[in-house]
Amino acid sequence: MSLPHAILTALLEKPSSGLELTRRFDRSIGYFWSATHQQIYRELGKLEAEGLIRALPAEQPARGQKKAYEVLPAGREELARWTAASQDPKPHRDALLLRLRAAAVVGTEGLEDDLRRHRELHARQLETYREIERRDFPPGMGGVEDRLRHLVLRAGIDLETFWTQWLDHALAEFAEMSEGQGRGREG
Amino acid sequence: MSLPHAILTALLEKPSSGLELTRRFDRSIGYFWSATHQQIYRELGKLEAEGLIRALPAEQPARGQKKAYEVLPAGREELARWTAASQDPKPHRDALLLRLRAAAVVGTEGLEDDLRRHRELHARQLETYREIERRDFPPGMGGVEDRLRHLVLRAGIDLETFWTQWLDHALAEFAEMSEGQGRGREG
DNA sequence: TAAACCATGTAACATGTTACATGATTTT
DNA sequence: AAAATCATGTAACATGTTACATGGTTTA
Repeated sequence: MSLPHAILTALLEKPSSGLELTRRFDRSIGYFWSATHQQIYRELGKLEAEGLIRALPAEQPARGQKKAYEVLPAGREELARWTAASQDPKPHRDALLLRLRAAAVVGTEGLEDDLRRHRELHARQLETYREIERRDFPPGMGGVEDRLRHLVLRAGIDLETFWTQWLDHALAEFAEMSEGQGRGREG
Repeated sequence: MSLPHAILTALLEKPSSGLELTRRFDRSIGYFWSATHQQIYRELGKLEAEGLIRALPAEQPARGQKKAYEVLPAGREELARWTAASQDPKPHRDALLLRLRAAAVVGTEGLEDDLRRHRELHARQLETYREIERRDFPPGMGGVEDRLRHLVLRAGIDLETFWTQWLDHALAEFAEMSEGQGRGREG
């Protein structure tokens, strides 16, 4: 039940059309709550029907047909309520860890290449986050809003750092395992 | 498309009934791929229909009606194929980070208590993982299978460590923010 | 004027969640 | 014999994914 609230947050930050929201979900919000354009349009329809947002009267009505939405007071209230409400953390799902566990049963054939690829993807994402940090959060601190957003970004940076390191560790283990293979396990 | 493969892995580790699988998903596998008993029964039905698993002929047929399943060769092959196939990492979803971002817009009212609660839950999960490590992975290393499983457990331990630390950091920031409130931002 | 892209959507399906149903066994 | 628990399920719904549809606008 978080997609509507992700959209409300994005719209409060800046009123947008469906496509603009989609773009922003590909960049910032989507880093921790992804959504496709189909989900976004469906949800915009629901939020409008519920009276939480409304379409802004188009300034150039007939042009690209772009429809921008803004949050109504009821929407802001709903978001504030949701933000403050206690929620249990959902168990994470990670297919890569599942594949390692499966590999313990069916063998590691073909897995190593994909671990290396994932390592590079995480390293690249880490670089992206660091650029955002350099650009949007220079050393001299901003206000409360900026500090909260920086906190979120730090989580992203630290998580990607963790994954690159863990994958390095996993790859080192793989190297050791294939090295020691066939020589018994008491080395 | 990972639940069937999670089930195949669990069944290869040990043939089980639906309820036994549910229990194991609550403990080990579910730490990185959760599932409810409804999902498990539905998926067991599909896997059986596809010929990847089969119900073991009951030893005490009329007793508790427990139905145990085992993996057929086709199922093992499918799991090996899936494990080796290259897959892109799915973007993570984290409602707590979303709430922090929302709080930057609608205010932090009520959030701090839940951060504290999450911190405790993560600390408790970390303790659980460490107990499993002490019990199942004593210093003297085992074979390749054990090292792979230990690698997965280490990811869990390090992730929970990260979250407890990050939440400590977040709570410290919260304390500072409310302290500095109203005194301007050039501290 | 054809191809590419912008912008908004529909439809069908897969997966995940919540609430309830059924009958057997064990405990009180 | 009533209540609790075990074990397997069904039904309805919410959410997420994939493929396609439509019409306008820009670029080649």
